[in-house]
Amino acid sequence: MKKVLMAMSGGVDSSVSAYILKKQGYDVIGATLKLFDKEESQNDNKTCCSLNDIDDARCVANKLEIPFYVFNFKNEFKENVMSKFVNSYLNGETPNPCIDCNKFIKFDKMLKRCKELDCDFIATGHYAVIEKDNNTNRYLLKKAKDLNKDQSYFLYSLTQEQLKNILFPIGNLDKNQDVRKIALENGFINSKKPDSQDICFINGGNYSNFIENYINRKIPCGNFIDMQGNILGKHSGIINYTIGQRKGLRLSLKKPMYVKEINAENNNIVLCPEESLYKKSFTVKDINLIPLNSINNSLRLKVKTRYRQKEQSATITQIDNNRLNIELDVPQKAITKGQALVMYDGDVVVGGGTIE
RNA sequence: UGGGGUGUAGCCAAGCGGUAAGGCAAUGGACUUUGACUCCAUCAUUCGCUGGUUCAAAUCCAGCCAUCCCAG
Repeated sequence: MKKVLMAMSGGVDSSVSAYILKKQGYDVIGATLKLFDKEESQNDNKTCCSLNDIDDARCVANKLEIPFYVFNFKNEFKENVMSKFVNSYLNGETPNPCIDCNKFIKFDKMLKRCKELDCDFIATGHYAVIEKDNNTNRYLLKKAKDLNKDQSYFLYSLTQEQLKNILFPIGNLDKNQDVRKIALENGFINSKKPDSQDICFINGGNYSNFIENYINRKIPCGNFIDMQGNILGKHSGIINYTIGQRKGLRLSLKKPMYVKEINAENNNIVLCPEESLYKKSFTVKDINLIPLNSINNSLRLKVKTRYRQKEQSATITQIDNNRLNIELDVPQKAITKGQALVMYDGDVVVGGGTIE
């Protein structure tokens, strides 16, 4: 019997995943990753590491009669996810910590733990599909069947080595039609728990407090300027803004203004009207390609520059081992440093990288 | 203390006798593993103040106040 280490956050998705694996005849071990301390977070149901969540996961594991562990990955999480998150903001970028968490924690540290426990696979409750391509003998990462919940965007960094050992049990299920239903039918404690959103380690969604506490100093205010360099007003610190942001600038001008550039060196934020926000070409770094090793000439693919963005046609060329050039057919708004670019060929995730 | 202009929501601003446009900002909500974008909703019983004319005034008249420009 194949052994699976199932990552259980305490939410519905991973609980149902565990149930499905068990039903499919796997020998399932449940585990919650302890990534940071959040014992006190009451009334916050959007987390994954509070005691409540661990209890929920344990409760479901008991019900399924599978062993349950809590793995302590606090140090690894801090080093690979939190500190990168903070540094990225301090550099005027907008990070996507979920991608780092997948890359460095769930599918790296936990995968190692899985080997140590003699498991054949690790599984998570992500909405995405892994398939083996028998022609090329490579594993493919594909979009979830429930396109509305598709999380393939966050998984573009997975390598062949990782994909080989991963199961996504609910990748072909619909969240509301199937997953919630299974949870209800089985009386899982979390069957009605809301979908998680926001960044898990930030309480109440307050980024700036988190960052200021983390580095233990205040982020200085600075100037909003226009594209000509005229001062338009004061901003409350560069970490409070992202490219393309309109709301919360507290500036009343003739037209709505958007954040065009965040300059960490001189602490200025450049604002512009909507029409100046578009960009046609840019580069990405730290790339990963899944169905191929490298791009020889150029590829015509669909890309997303933010989660939930509509896919856009683009021409991709490889610059070197680590970088790609992206040429969009139609200029797009708010291409943001630090965010992930993910490329698709139909349902197949071709790969991605970090926008620079 | 002579002349002229201006005073409408947090900001800008239309209205010039018939019962307060619009934009920006803000707020609430939807969406969301990005405090983004987007969408939807809300946002002056009142027009610097006080009187007057009128069936009716932000709109006309008078006085006052505030502010800006020019001239002393």
